[in-house]
Amino acid sequence: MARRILQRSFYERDTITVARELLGQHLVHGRCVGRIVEVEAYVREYEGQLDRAAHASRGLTPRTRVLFGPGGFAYVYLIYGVHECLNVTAEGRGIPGCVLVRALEPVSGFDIDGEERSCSGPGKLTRAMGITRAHYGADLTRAPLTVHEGTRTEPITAGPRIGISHCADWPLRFYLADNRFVSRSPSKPNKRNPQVG
DNA sequence: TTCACGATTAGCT
DNA sequence: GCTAATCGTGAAG
Repeated sequence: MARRILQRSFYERDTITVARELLGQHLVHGRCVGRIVEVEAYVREYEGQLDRAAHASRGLTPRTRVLFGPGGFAYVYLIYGVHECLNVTAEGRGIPGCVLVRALEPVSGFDIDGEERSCSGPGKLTRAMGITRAHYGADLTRAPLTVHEGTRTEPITAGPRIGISHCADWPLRFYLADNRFVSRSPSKPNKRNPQVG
């Protein structure tokens, strides 16, 4: 386990590029290692439209401060008063792109007590890896929370982001389609994610 | 200060 | 398919 840590230059690129290229890389915290198999991109704008689903779309606030800084830092927030979600900042200072890590394929360090899909969901993987809001603003090029070079041979599938009401049809969710650790099967149409076309 | 609501999950019908 | 749980955030008063 001497894989190279992804450096600042990896993160300080277009958010969608960073999102796609995070697939297959290894998220490391302490002894826990998980292979990233599902992410979502949250951008400033997409095809000329503001991304109103992104927390940063309301501007710089105490919570979103880290999004406006350099790429390669952790943005962790509490959702529904219950779960913590991990994002990786992208782009450079002043451009608030980030990538939500939605699912991991466990590699090592997890107590697999019959719960092999314990990292299949954004709230589940933070709990399994011990990532909390205490990691808000953590530099991902330094221990204890880092992303290491991994491998990917599978093709990338794009689809609508999950659980949002704005910009619900934008294809900014990226995942490895046949990987059983992805949080959900390809989305079927529903109230929040209506069929388009 | 108050208040509506959310990038989810587990558990139930 | 539906909903409770649970609380920080940000906008409004």
